[in-house]
Amino acid sequence: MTEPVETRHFIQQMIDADIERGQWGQAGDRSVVTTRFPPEPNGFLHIGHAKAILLNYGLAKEFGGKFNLRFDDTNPAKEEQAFVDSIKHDVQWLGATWDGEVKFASDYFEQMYDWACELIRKGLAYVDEQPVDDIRAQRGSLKEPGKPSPYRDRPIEESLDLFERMKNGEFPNGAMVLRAKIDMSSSNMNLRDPLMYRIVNATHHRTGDTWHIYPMYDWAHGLEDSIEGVTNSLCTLEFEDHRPLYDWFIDAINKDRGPDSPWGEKIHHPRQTEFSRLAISYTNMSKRYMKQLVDEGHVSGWDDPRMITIAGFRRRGYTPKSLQMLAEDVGITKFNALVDMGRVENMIREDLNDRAPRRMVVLDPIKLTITNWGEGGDEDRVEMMAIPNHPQDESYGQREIPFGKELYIEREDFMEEPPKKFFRLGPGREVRLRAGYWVTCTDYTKDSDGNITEVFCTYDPQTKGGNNPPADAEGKVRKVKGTLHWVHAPSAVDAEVRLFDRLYMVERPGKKSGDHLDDLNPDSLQIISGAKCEATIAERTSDEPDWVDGIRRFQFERQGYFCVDQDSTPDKLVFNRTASLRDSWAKQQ
RNA sequence: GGGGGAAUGGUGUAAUUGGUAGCACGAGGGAUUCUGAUUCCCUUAGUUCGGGUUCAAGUCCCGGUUCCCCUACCA
Repeated sequence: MTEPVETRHFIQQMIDADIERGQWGQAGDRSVVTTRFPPEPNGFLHIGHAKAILLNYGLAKEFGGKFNLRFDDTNPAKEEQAFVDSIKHDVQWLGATWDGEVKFASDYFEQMYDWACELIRKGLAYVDEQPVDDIRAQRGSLKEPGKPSPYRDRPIEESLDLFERMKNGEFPNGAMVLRAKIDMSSSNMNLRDPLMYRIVNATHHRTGDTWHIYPMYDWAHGLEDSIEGVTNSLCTLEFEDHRPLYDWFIDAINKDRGPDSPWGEKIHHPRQTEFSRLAISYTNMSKRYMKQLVDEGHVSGWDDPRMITIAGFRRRGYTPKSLQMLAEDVGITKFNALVDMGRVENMIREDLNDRAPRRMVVLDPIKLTITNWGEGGDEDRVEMMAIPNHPQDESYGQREIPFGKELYIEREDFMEEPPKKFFRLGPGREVRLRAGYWVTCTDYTKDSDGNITEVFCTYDPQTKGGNNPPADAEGKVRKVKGTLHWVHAPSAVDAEVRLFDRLYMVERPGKKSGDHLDDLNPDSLQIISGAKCEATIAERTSDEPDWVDGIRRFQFERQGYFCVDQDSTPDKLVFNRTASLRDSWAKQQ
């Protein structure tokens, strides 16, 4: 067999080449690599952001460089401190640690203002006093060139004066803007004299009322990167058209700069590279869609376990590791891929299968009574049964659970008239109760609606612990096809269990229907109030791992992976189903 | 009637930069199993199309097709 070779994606290869060539300094020095995650603090992070965070953090870590968390807080009208806090929390939870202090674009407003003045002085920017609509009309269209503003060639001193007064708050919103003087006939719309500053008379969450002008994204972003010494400014595909502008602004500042220049030395010029954003079937990454789901009450909030926000995944029980695995799995390319939601589910199954301690919980209980238990004596007898906490990992140890006359089993594990391939309980059939005894169904009762109310069985005392009975006279050992989970009724603890399904019924919500709300899955949430748990689950036990986020997670045997919800209290346990187990029986049906 | 990107099994990705198209997931089959889980084994199926260069093309050249993005005082 061939050795597994480490393959490097196109961004890694590009950085390798840059390092080798000495693009950022001394050739071979890997530690210069600096990346950043630049969220706008105007909402919650989603799984798509996780890909970007992990890419940037991963690169910095791999090369021994730096990773910055920088808030792009250039629009006071939309941004809030609360989002800053939630974003920091999410980034940390994902396992990405940023270098030094958290950074803010607003820390650089003064520097950006100075550079803007420099561009005006160099004749590369001007104040435009036209109303929005006029500017828009003059921009032209995709196929027609734009027309220059009448203010385009106004004297430098005039622009300088107006710009300063814009800054000082002398004008109302929309009165005028600062524009770069580039090319009104460019086939790239971004180059048709883009706006650099607009007037926004609003209170900023960090700078308060200091500023009355705020920089636009294209002007600000590259400068922020430059100031921080970012080498690789990574962003998504839709910014490819912006790269010429990103470069133009830095080049404009560097124009006529150099040793002995009155403007000063040249500033650092980062490299912008674009990769495709993450898209997942049966979801939508649109912030607008997500906000609508929350605002209109289709979900309980931004952290609803059905949401694809990082907070939603966390509450659902996903681990940081599972999201890291996903990011690794989908890779980095420029191809607009659609990742199957099934892959996301497989990642958390893979992680939790390795790590989650097992428990027995009956979600939809029916009573099972063992009629020959305590025959001729003690019907209340309880036997303690040892059961492994993890079948593949002995280090998890084992626990003892009670077994007695009255138990609960899963409603779907009994059928009155079972088909041949049904390996579970039915009249006259024998099954193993996991780590308990083998039982044979002798009778059952129904209510007037035909629902099974109770199942009666006899047990075989020779199968204690769930072990096979001894061989008969001919040396043959009796066999059972099915093993059921169960809970001892008298000691069972009640719990609420929330089962989640996909939020949307179609691969691309809103694509065909036109409205994503029409594609919502009406059965995406099912709340079970009377689940029966083995008593060991009520409080944390020593076999439970130390999850980095402190959230308790389990596999409920034969059911799936579950975590303790934040709504859970000692008096009322609440579990969320993170993912079901794969179920080849259900698939057969 | 403009500009910028991208196309490899069902899905997501590799291919030492011109030299055996590989990996993972899924799907199908089998083995093991005190979870119809896990684990293990086998099978399945691919270079967007048409030309060209070459001993040799996923890779280079020419032409076509399809998909995504771009006309916010948002980022």
